[in-house]
Amino acid sequence: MASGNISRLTLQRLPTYLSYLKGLPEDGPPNISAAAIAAALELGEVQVRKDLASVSDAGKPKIGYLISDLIQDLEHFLGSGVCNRTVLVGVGNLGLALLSYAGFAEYGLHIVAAFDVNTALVGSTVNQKPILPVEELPSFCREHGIQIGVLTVPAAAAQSCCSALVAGGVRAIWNFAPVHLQAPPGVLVQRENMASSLALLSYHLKTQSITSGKIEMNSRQAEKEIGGK
Amino acid sequence: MASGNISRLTLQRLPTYLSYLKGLPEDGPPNISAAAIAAALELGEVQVRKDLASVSDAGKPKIGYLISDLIQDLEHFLGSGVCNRTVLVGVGNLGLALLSYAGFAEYGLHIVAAFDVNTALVGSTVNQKPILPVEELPSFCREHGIQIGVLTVPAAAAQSCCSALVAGGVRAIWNFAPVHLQAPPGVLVQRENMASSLALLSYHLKTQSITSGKIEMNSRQAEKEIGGK
DNA sequence: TAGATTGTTAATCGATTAACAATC
DNA sequence: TAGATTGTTAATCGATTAACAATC
Repeated sequence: MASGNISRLTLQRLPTYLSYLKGLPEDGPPNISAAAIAAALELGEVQVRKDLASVSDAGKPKIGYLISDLIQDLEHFLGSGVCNRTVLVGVGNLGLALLSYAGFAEYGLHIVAAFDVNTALVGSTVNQKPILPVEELPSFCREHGIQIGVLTVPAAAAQSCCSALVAGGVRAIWNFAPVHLQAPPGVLVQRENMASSLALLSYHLKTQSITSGKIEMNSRQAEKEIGGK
Repeated sequence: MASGNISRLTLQRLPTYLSYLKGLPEDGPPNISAAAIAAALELGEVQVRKDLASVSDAGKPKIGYLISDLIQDLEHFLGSGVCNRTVLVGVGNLGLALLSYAGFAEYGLHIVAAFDVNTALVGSTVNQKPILPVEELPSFCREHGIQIGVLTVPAAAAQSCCSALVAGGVRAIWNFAPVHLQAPPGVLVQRENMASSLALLSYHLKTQSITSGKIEMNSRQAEKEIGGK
């Protein structure tokens, strides 16, 4: 369990390992090899070993990984049981969807309140979470020690809401609005960039339809098509 | 406008440039420099020039980029005006939110129908889009030449829905379910991995609180903290 | 022309993969 | 012990950045 320096991309893969392992049948074998994990997740097997070695020592030569230990180590590293107090800003369709989603608690995200400019919404609750006026955002964050802010507001409102969160002492922001946000050093803004994802899908369709018009693409080309896997 | 080989990461940044440029004031100067764009989006300015050069020749030494030309070139490359016929599978909270979101059309994503297993939902419409039984998914895709499938189903249902889309000839899948999906070569599965994003946020909070317990992190450290920007 | 700004070629950096050593 | 599988060190690959050449 070295855990010294972990790369950003490794960190992003860890939850995938964890959820894959948790989905394994209860009555299956207690061990699993890096090769098996790699095949299931379509990753390189050396990469799997390296990723896992950075947070766990559950791997034993000839045996593989003891699944239960590996799950425990991944959960420990990813902060299972940690409670990150969270607010959500912007109770539109997407905000409502995220407010209603129960699965975030597993990852330590506990939404304690939502905020909106719409006075018609203020005062009601969604999924037992109160909707408060956005003016109270900084003071609420300060008073409740809020650690994460989720932004599901329109692009035009995002920067000011981000600043309000920062003013309230929030140091981690999950931004679903389609804009780049400025925040001081020490505050992490993680952007969920839907447009980027769509660009990849759309480019894939465009380039593949051109290619397949001439000759069907083989699997080698398909993999290498855009920067490789 | 070289457009020969474009890297995956460049492709992902292009929509950000486009939306930033479109948000610029109408009555502002007609030109902008790479340095100005880089500062606004917190990117390297060489990176901005390289990215833009791969899809546009709107840059002129001493002048910068003619904004209107640059927008046109970006739109053209990203396939503005293209209509990718899309279905959405899984009309839960998230599915509803995405169905109701009008902004996707700008990126060529046109949802023509939604599918669900819940017979109570089947027959109704959301945002003028009919909800159909999931059994009809492959035939509907085949008959309507569906190009993109959006998966907002629970993890347990995702692989079979993915296979149904593939059976219907869909070659681009946007997966919001928290599982890795298997698809044949030539079919792109783009996963929107919320758990990965949460892992980054949560790790940031964990490591920063440890550090700041001893000594406040400076901005240099903050940037380098996890694999650099 | 001189200066500012773009585009490109070479160097660096980070992540992945291949080769190998360690070990149960 | 021999063999399978892990972990690590070195090589490769891709993306970013620095240095420079081109040009309006």
